[in-house]
Amino acid sequence: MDMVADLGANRLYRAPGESSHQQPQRWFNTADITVAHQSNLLKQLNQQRRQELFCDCSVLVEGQLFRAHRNVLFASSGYFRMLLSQGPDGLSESVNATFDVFSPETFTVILDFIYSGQLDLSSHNVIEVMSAASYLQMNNVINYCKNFIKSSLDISVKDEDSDRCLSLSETCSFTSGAGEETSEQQQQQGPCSISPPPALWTRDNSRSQSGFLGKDPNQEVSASALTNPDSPVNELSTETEDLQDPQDPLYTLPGSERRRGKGGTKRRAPNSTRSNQHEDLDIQGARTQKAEKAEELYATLPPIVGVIGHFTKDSNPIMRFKCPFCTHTVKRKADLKRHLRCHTGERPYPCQACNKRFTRLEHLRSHFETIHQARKLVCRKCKCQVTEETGHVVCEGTRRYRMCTACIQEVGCDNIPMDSLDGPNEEPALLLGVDGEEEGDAKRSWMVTDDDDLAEDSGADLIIQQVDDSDEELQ
DNA sequence: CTGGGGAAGGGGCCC
DNA sequence: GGGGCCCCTTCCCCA
Repeated sequence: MDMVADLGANRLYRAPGESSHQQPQRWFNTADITVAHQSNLLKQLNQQRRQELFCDCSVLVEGQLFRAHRNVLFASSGYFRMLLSQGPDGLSESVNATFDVFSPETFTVILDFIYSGQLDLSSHNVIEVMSAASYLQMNNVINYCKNFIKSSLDISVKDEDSDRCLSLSETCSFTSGAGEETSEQQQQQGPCSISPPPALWTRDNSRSQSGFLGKDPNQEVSASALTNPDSPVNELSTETEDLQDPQDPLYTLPGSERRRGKGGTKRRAPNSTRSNQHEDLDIQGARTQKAEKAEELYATLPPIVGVIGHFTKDSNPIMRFKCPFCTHTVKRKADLKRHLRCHTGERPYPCQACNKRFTRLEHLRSHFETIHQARKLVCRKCKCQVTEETGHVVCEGTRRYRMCTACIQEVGCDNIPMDSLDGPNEEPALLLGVDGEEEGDAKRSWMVTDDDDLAEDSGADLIIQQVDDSDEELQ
């Protein structure tokens, strides 16, 4: 045999009929052969699907019937893999699947991708395609969607002024190898490493908006959620952090890359230079655009996908709501809305004292009481319990904490830089310049007060203000 | 290097 | 649906 099908290696083989001692007349590059063969095979399968030849699987999406090949679906989707391998019908009979959790238009995009490697994404459908891909456990599609979003954000921020960007409103299509990649490929690919090369993007403004928009968020579903722990989707729970800019104070990195604590908050030098001001403007501009993009994401977010988590003893299904960005499900829509903030980076609750932002009001309140109001009745130095009478409040910048009388005497008031004590009647937020706490810090790094109830006497009340980022940053 | 503590973030669930 | 509480985990700082 002169030719060996070694599809994985890029090798040269003689054409059939040529002996080894003959001068080769033609050489074949197997990489080219492989690509051509795969392309041809895919075209054939796609033709068969369109002609409904050998289709042994019916997929009903909101009443619209799609015919496909079971083996192709099996190879492309973790969901179908599980469905087809666990189905009661076995492998000999045709299989039906019904979906109401995404639209026929969305499934068309998915199915076209499966059979052609072309993923038609637009700003209108990317979220719902990603949601559907998450449901169908198609890791590669999820990655493409995330990169589409990421690229759109990056391009828009960088190039908006020069109008060279590919607008989000335009439709793009990714070209990819068909089918699901291996896990190894996916790891190599990673959400950051497969930014779609712009050259591969083709504009197609003809595609209409599709999908979830306008659908009933409380719609029932007929397909149960698959909670396969081995599902590749489960590996993606934190990957949407790609949507966030690590340099952006508005955004935090979910999971392990979160910035927390004192060391995590970037502090500006007291003397802000002109270049710093320029940087501030740049950061604010980027922050504004990020916030706008988050708003855009919210605007295009599909109604929450309901899935059936499990059944009660009475065999009543318990509906859960699935996050379109990860595999997390919650019982209540409100909880999902709260959860979504960890993906969008939205932090609507700024601390008036230190400008730090929080995703939840209770976190802001807790932060404010702990950091700025010295509500903890514990001596910071010796950790002993103090009362409001014995616990003197020490102010360090906008930070306030309590020390017991003994520790105050031990340290000595002389060693604590005393301020003019006109501060207690000012609330921390008022001590600050617009740029943050450092101005206040420089002026009054330490203060000791005998206020027993700082909240009342100092006026350090928590002012809850929900800030519209875009408006705030433009000021 | 390690363990403890503080602060922050997130989920579940009750009101 | 929002607010709030409780609990747990994670991260960072510091001794």
